Amino acid sequence: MSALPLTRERILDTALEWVDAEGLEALSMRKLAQVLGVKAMSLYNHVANKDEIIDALVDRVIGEIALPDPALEWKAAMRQRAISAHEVLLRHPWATMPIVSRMNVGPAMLRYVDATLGCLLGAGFSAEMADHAWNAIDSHIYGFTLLELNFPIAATEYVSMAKQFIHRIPPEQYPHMHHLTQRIIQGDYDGLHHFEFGLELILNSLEKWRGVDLPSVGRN
Amino acid sequence: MSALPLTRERILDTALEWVDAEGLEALSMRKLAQVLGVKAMSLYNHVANKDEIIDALVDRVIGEIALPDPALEWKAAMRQRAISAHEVLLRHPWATMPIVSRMNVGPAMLRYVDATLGCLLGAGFSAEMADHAWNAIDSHIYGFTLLELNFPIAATEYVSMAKQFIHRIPPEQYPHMHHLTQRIIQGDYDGLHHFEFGLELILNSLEKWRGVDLPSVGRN
DNA sequence: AACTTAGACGTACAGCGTAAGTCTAACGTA
DNA sequence: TACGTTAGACTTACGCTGTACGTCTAAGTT
Repeated sequence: MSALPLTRERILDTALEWVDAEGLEALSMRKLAQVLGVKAMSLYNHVANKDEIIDALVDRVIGEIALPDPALEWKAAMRQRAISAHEVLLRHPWATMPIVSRMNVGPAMLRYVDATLGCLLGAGFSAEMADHAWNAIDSHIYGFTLLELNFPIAATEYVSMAKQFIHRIPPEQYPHMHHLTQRIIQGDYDGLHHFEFGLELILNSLEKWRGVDLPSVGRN
Repeated sequence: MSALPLTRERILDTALEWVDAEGLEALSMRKLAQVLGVKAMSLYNHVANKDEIIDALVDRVIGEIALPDPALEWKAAMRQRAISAHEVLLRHPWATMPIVSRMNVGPAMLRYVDATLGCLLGAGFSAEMADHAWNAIDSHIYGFTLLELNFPIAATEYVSMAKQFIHRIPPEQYPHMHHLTQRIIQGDYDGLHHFEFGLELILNSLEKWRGVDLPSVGRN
């Protein structure tokens, strides 16, 4: 297929293209080797194993996320960072699952977390509060994105999909879901969720925790 | 192994025990059959395929979540529901991933979503706002739980784990992460996140959306 | 007594990650 | 130029996966 020398870089480039196009579960050492014009075991001269490939791909994706801009007010900076993360995760739909289900300690990930903590500390949050705030925002980023990606419906097909599913939702058994589905069919509601809605709920509530440090922060 | 007749019920019971103990990736048709004292292909007389087993297991887990109590004020009801969901997901650590990465339309799931929407509608949220509120809360439930489960450290081992990892976090490169890790090592901070912290951020901010209906809810 | 059927079983296939060993071509040094 | 080393692609093999397909047995029905 190609006379180029096989390198770790070339393997990762090709793997990223492949998973962006075909999904993570479609990535196998044999197929990846085939795309590179090589046999499976040759890959092991350049990478330790498949897990190392996935770890490296995840860190590349994390590296695409815009770090919070220190010039911005904290809320604007966190909003921008969260929106960037959401966009990146939609661009690489396979990536969110390995991010939340594996230990990721690549350089891009460490840089990303450190910059986020730094932004919150600079805004007057205590170290513990910054940690909690960061965790709350990231829970939203990953949770929202996973629910969004799982919804296997493009916006334009939503109405026809609702028509197809409504007979599985008898109104006497599931009155509220039935009603919501009806509104979608009738065009009164597009049924789309908005990442920034939940994000603003969190950012607005965080405001009052600046400069505060509670002993028992979970049970306020 | 057993003279009991093989039934769908018995297969699902055994599968649930198995994945609770060994994890979802350890579930294979051959192993499951072996535990049941039977050969793999016999399972196919009672279930269509492995995916159907997983779908059924997920719906059982969803069925364990307490529905919002109509007698409670909306915020208390949603808090109780979310906490129950979080507890159930920790009890079945394998379950969150298939919940967020597959289409789940089992009866328990439909009942669960309908009851949640009903609670929010009864509290004065519009249909669209109820949908958005439910989505924001569930994003937190699944996102937080996945991050929590991914953190491969029991609370008691946190300090020793921090000591082990701190040399990978040079202070000149990652000053804030280094500082946070130091605080954990010195016992000034336990490093544990709290589900209810983010939950209260969301619930408190939702309050002001009761009875309101915005045309463009994502960009306020 | 003959027929039907439920359900367990055996075999087989195409795929997976990767351990282990082999072969070839390029390179450094004498 | 000749020899020794080595990087790196190769082949083979093992145990695992889900499941399509066909068979065989025992119980139930007519």
